[in-house]
Amino acid sequence: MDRQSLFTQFLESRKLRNTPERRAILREIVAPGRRHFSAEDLVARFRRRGVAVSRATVYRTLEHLVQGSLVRRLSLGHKHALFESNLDRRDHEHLLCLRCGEVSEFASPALERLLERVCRRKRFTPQRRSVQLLGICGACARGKRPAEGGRTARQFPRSKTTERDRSRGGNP
Amino acid sequence: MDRQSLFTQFLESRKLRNTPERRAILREIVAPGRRHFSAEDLVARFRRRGVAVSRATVYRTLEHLVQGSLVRRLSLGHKHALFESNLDRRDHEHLLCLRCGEVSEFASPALERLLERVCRRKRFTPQRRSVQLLGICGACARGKRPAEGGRTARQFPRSKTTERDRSRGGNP
DNA sequence: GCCCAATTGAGACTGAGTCGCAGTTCTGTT
DNA sequence: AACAGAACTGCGACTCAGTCTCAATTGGGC
Repeated sequence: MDRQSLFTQFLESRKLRNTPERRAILREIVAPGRRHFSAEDLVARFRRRGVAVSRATVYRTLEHLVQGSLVRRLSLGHKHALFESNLDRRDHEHLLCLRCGEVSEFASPALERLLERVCRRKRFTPQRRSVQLLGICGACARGKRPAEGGRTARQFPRSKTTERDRSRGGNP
Repeated sequence: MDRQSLFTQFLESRKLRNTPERRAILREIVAPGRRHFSAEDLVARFRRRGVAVSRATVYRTLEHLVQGSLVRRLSLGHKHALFESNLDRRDHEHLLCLRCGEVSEFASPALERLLERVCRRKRFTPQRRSVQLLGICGACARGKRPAEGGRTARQFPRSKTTERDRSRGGNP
């Protein structure tokens, strides 16, 4: 099924109306070359092009799409949320470069199985998962990239606190 | 090494001063029975007890501690950040119940190895990782828990969008 | 004890995200 | 086609975590 009809079906199934604003938002979301975007990105893009879709509507529609899992909400780092289309996508996780801000992806069936096993053992019913690695991407490590103010934190110099110092976990 | 001296050493190594405010914050952080807390939790707690530590100082100190990996910053769901002490802790990941908000933990060496392999393959140098599962905990599933307004999103009724509907990934 | 860089608190500010509401547009009646 | 009611939109006010500025204070090396 193509995106259009998936979208239409989704709206119908929820008794949501197929308005021009919502269509404009869908169009933006599936536009090529914008894998990960923030709500404000969309707002700004509409504003810039004089398209009449208000902030409130952007947020409300994204929320709908997330609930219907047509869109995923990512929380990489600790600034605003990012979104990505989940239409015609398979499960995947994210790598975020702390230097250049690039987000790349990987998929791992082994990881899925492993996490499923954990859930079963803990009697936990998973609905969504969020797996991301934060670090330095290959290009940056080789000095091939101009460090353009990553999306999230600057890099953290490590304390010399002995034992706990090997490149350790630590959430974003 | 005990927490106190770890803390002291950390401050010295960064040329940070050992002030009463910072000591008070450390004391709160390692106090028993507060595994996961927000910055505002701390602020409120100090305020309530008439302890003179300002918002700004709480935020600034937490940032230092995170940088020194004495504290981990978690971003579960899409509200404010949570923190947890990383003193005397081993690597672990989080399960967040969307109904009652409870956060539980699990550790998995297999997961670590798997993610290391991914990084090697992608030439990515990991610094931190963030792995969490969002769903319904055992107690809630069995109706043993009063659903006290979870920390993050409400539950999402799924659309009937066929194929994409099995309890799928989708980040928070 | 002196000195000054590091630190603090108060409060203004920022920016993402939410909400209430009045006006608009659909959709399904009759 | 007129009506009613529900869904929707935009505006702007609001919230709330987190940041910043700046003047006053203080830890700690001398």
